[in-house]
Amino acid sequence: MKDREAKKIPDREALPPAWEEKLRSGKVKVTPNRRRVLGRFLDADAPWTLKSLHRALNEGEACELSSVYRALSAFRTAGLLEEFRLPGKRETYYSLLRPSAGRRGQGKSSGHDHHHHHIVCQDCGTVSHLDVCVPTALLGRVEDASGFRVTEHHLEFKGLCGACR
Amino acid sequence: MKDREAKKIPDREALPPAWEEKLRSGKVKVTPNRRRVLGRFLDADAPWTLKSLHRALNEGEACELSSVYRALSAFRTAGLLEEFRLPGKRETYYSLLRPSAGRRGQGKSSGHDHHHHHIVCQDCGTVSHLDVCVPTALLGRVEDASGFRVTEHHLEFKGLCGACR
DNA sequence: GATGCAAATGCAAGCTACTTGCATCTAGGA
DNA sequence: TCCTAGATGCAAGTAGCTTGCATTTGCATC
Ligand SMILES: [Mn+2]
Ligand SMILES: [Mn+2]
Ligand SMILES: [Zn+2]
Ligand SMILES: [Zn+2]
Repeated sequence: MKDREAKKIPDREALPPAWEEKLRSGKVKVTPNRRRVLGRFLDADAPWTLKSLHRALNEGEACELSSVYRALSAFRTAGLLEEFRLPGKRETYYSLLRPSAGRRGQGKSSGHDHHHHHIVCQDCGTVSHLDVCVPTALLGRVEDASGFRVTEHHLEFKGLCGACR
Repeated sequence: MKDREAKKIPDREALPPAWEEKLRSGKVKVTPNRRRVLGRFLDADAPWTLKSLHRALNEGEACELSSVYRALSAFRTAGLLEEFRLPGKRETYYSLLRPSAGRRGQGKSSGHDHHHHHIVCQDCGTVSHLDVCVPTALLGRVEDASGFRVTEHHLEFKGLCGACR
């Protein structure tokens, strides 16, 4: 998809067709609000909170907090987002679940796909994405030790970023 | 101090000397409320939330929610507890940081020490403790990839327990 | 054993981060 | 174009802490 008219500006009024498709197949109607919400996740490859997203959106067009909230819930149900929480932080974070690294990045993919984890600076709060994941061997040990069938895991690191050391 | 009058009942009015010591050296005054709070962590080796702890305590003597809250904060500052949060749950969880496995368990140690992780049943909510931890090699990869110095991590698993499968 | 004060407690009020109800509007299939 | 399930704005409600303040208490000191 080396489409004509290369996108110079991340246009909030149009989403990559693959994502529109994902929304529709998840029974989620595509509206201007939702294009803006998803657009944010597509340009800024960072975790968002309800409030940070709302603030970011309202620097442009107005959009109600509760609508952002409902968009996030709908996207999560449709499997586009995952949520996580961090110790010491009150808010819920959301990050985009990218469709498992097609061999050719479309647009400004910043290098991680689908499931991944984060590290947060304990000083400045900067969040960085990590492509590392829990080794399969560890998952096996967890299942053996607990008798549970593991379906999901969440791993967060805390530390000092390059600037704050 | 192999004191006379061996403890037959886990008496909420007395704490193991090692723990009283930890409290005092952390500048935390030892009071009846705090003995009860810490006592709960000592008998039930499970994560507690502010509210679940408050409920459990008020089946015995009354104790204010805000006092439990402040006890938890003090204990955390003193390094006796760690807190964590789970995706999809609103409350903060606290679990005891046991002093790294002395060669002889005192009392009813249920088998894990200091830092560890948990798995939660997505059906019934049962929480199980895990002695597994993130491999050192993974920590190294995280530091290399992110440029952060890692100081802390949190790992939670979700799944189906033996009963719920 | 009495004293003094920093720290803990109870109680109430306040706050943040959602979460929901409802009347109105609209995306998108027929 | 029409119809209706679902989306939106607005406002009110709730959970889970969090803090202020007057009073009490642990405990170091005398
Ligand atoms: Mn990410
Ligand atoms: Mn535990
Ligand atoms: Zn930093
Ligand atoms: Zn279960």
